[in-house]
Amino acid sequence: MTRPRRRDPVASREKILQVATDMFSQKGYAASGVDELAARTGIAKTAIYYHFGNKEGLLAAVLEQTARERINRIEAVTYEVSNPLERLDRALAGMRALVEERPDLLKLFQLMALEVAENKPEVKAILHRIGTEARDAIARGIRDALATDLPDAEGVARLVLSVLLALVTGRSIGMEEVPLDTVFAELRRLLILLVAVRMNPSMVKGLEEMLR
Amino acid sequence: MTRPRRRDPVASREKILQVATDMFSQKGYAASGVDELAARTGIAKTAIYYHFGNKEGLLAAVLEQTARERINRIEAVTYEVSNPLERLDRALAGMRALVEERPDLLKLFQLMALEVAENKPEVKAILHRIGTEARDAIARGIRDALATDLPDAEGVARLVLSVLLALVTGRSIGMEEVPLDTVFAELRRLLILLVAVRMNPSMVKGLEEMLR
DNA sequence: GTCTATACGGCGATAGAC
DNA sequence: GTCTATCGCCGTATAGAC
Repeated sequence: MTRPRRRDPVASREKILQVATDMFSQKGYAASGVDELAARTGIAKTAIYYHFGNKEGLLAAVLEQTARERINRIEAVTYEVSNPLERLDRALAGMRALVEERPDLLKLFQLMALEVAENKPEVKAILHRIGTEARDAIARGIRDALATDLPDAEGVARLVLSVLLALVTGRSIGMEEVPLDTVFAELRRLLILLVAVRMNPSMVKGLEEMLR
Repeated sequence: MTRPRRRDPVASREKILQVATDMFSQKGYAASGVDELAARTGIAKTAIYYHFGNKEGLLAAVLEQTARERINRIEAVTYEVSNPLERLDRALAGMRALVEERPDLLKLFQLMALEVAENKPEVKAILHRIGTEARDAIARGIRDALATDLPDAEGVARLVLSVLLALVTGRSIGMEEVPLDTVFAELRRLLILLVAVRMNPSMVKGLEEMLR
């Protein structure tokens, strides 16, 4: 242990960010007090203001850091195999890992988008960038997985994101009920369907006939 | 105008609920002060506490009222036609109306689910009930629209809900970009696909072959 | 049923020592 | 870079008059 004063500033910054991520994702922005953050980290409130300027700066740092970290990680695992369906399964496994290991991060982005974005333009800009990057990363993953120029891969990516986010929202009101195995099996089936339709649009017309 | 004191209690209740819905959906629960609510309604703070007990009771009332109102309304418009595809389009139109006319309500439910549910069991229970009712209403709509015993209509309904909610979240961070016409055209296509697959599951196997 | 007045704690943020 | 001390504001909630 070091002496109580004069700590390692890098370690302090990291500790603050980690606990702040916890608090923001669990209670939201407004209900998370800097006082409590200071108490839980053991770091004086003024040190927090020294590092991040104000509470909004702290939130910005939390969002930037966690997003960059996670997007990089998921991209990394997708590109280790070459068979199309296998790559698809890799990408899905990466998303599943995110849902299982860090659902708090998915909740955090969503919660901040709804609670804070509308009233703090700077936070909105950050979330917009993160959202766009996430969608494009998924779209790129889909295109590369299939090694074709799939039209509107972004549309498919948007849908995948929607499912992931709704999964977290559902969980927070106790509606998870469906096992993750099932959810991701359905998501996989859905992806295949959407890709197939985009490669052969006339398919849908035929299906409408079936319903008459 | 009536005299300043002794107002109509029913009108007061409604006014409070309406403005509270506004505030909760715009800033979230914690950042919405009873002080500001009193100022904006012109009703004394103590009158608010008289009607709803405390802030949590106010939130509960807001959620209950708006949910019941809206679910009833959407159900009503779906059952006026008999042709399957036409009914499907009716249901989709109802959802679109909700997104266009009252996106604040979709935002409200989602925001309260993420910000409050985890920490207030009573609110969580209300949201769980609302979520279940909404999903079942959509599932019932799908079953009735097709007049068949579609297996796992609930799964389809969950997906539809996911898309609607993500639409609102996307909008709050400035990612709406895609016109609603397009979104609902895709949602319609998606519904048809999912229904077709559930009526003839072997379809997917064939599609996987296409990707190899 | 609605008002005025008030209790009391926690909030974000800053000054100045070391 | 981190501390102690403090400021001023606004939060929820209650007591008692009318």
